[in-house]
Amino acid sequence: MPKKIPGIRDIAKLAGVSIGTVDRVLHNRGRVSVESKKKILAIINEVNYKPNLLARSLVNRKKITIALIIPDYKLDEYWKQSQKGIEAALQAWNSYEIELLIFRFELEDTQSFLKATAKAFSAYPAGIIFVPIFYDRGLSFLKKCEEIELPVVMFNTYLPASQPLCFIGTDSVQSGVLAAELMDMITLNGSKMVILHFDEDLKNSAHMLEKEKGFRSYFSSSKRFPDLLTAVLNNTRHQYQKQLEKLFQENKIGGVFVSTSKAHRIGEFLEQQKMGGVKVIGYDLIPKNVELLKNGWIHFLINQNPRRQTELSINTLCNFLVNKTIPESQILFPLEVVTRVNLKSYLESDIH
Amino acid sequence: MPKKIPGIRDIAKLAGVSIGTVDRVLHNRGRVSVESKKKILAIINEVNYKPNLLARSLVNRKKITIALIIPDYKLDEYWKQSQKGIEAALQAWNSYEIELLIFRFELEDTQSFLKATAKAFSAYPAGIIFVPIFYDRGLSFLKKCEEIELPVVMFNTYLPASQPLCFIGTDSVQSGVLAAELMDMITLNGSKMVILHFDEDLKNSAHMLEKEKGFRSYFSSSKRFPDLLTAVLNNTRHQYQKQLEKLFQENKIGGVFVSTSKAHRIGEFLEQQKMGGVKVIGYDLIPKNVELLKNGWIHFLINQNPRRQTELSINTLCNFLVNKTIPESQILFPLEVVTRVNLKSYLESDIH
DNA sequence: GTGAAAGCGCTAACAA
DNA sequence: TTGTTAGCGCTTTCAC
Repeated sequence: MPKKIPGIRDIAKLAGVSIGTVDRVLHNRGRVSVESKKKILAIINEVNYKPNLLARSLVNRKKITIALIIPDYKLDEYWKQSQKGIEAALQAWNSYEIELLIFRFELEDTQSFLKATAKAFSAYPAGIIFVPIFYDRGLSFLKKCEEIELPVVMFNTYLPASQPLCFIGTDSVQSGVLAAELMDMITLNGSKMVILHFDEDLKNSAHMLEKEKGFRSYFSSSKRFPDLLTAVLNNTRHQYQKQLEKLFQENKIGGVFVSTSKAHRIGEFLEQQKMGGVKVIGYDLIPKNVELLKNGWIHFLINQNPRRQTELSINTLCNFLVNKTIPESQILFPLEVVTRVNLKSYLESDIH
Repeated sequence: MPKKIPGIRDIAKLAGVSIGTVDRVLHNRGRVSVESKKKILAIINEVNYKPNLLARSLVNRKKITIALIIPDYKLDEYWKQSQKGIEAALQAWNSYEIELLIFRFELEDTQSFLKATAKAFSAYPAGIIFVPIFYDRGLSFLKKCEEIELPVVMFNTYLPASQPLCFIGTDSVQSGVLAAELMDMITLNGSKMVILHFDEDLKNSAHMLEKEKGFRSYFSSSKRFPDLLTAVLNNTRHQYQKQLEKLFQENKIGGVFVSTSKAHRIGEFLEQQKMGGVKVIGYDLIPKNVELLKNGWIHFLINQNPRRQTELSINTLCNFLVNKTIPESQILFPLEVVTRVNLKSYLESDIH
């Protein structure tokens, strides 16, 4: 059955009106008699008309400017990965006139975040994508966007009690549960475990506390009740090294869960001290972690996939602005478990 | 700098020729003087001209028919999942006139495969996507396609020594290595392990032997040398149950690796026999496996993601036919590790 | 060897 | 309230 796909002029003909009228009801910009409208809608429904998005985009060729507000990647391997996601997304939309403005801020500098948002604002973008590292500032920025009805895609970090167009990221609590489950599987009964945060990050976001919460909650509902310590490490190498030495001297620790992408600091420490037998679970495929995973000083990495998160954030906003596709309010990524063996398949894959 | 994206008429103007001539060199369909061609190419290069794919697709509105040859999903949960991938891909291409013909064959019936390929052929598709479950038949079918220069995307099962447009799937050997690594992590030293194949599947494909190979290779290069048994189970419930009873009576087995999506058969058996403590690793998120993973009778599932494989296969072929995008010759999926805890994130995610 | 012109499906401005 | 028309960037036909 080579049934021709109905176009706007087909329904115009069927309804006995002109394409202009059909177009008016499609975009309900009024000035159509009630009966015409009814008839046209009926026919649209009947023949299951779907507008041709190609043609639509071709004629709507106004430039769309969007702003992306993310941490500076220069010194941060995690955010460096998002760069590839940006490129992939731009590639996908390169037949559309999308102008992507990127505003970067320093991960530990609230002022620079404020500056970035201000700059983004003054560029009058049609939509904004941002990473709300700083709780308060993020929330008030979101509010400001809402006021002028600017669509916002938020990613990576969840901001409770906010209502952006869409949140894209992982479930931090659940990722902590996962870490605990894995730890449970690979450590011996009776091992002490420690949850490690790094100071610099801790003050910035609720992320890490949620991960800890998840980690603890796993064991509170399991048959096993290991000793669970929490330690907050200082950011400077000299200091956290000392802290670690003390920690490991005073406790017989079988497993370490690092709440950020800095598991490599622990892996390095263990390697230096030649302390085999301690299981390490952390986050993200940044080069140093990858190296230690390969060498067996880190055992599992949970991949938060900043590349795909960034890519999907841009795609989602573009789809909304260009095709009026309304996204799910939350898009959660699967919690990816990376080991020494499947590491390569993750590093080489462009799919995930 | 609001630099206008150059279009075909811009380069025509710059080169002092008409757009017709520019188009002729773009698609080098000759009848252009050497100097015109040189000049135009130079300008294209200089201004970095990229054709607008929207406009191109809009004018090239001929219907494209593609054939998809896959196992029947009615009785097979694994293949049932591919259905969603088909829908997602069709959705993505719904502004293009893509006609997707689906030919299904029975998983254990070579004849039905032959019938499906014959039917697909006689529909004169512009491209073919197929799953080469049957080694010989698959290979000769591929050859036939090559002869008439029909582009072929092959997925799920790898066919050595073949050269399709693209293969999409996972690395079976490596997935076996991964299973072994996980097994190594969660079983005690001294445990015997068994690699289980199911008869019905074994004769069809090289898959399972590759998985076994990978599994064994892990231990042959590790510090641990556990007893590794291999067993081929019969397909009927009554028979494999007996085989399992015997197997577990005669051996103290600590871990079971099932080379297909039928780990649930082992999980059920263990549950019935109340044999806790045996670790089970298998493939795929089919409902029965999911249930047993939740209940702790299966410990890891490696997700081969038939939904995404199907979706990506269709997208890849369409992109080739519509936009002439030449894909990588192999697109390998990451090896996804699914546990009780991250299961939900996989089941609910539309991303992977 | 080249250019002019029609038209892909749709939007929007304008005329009636 | 409705119809007509130009044109988005490109391909293709046809006449020169």
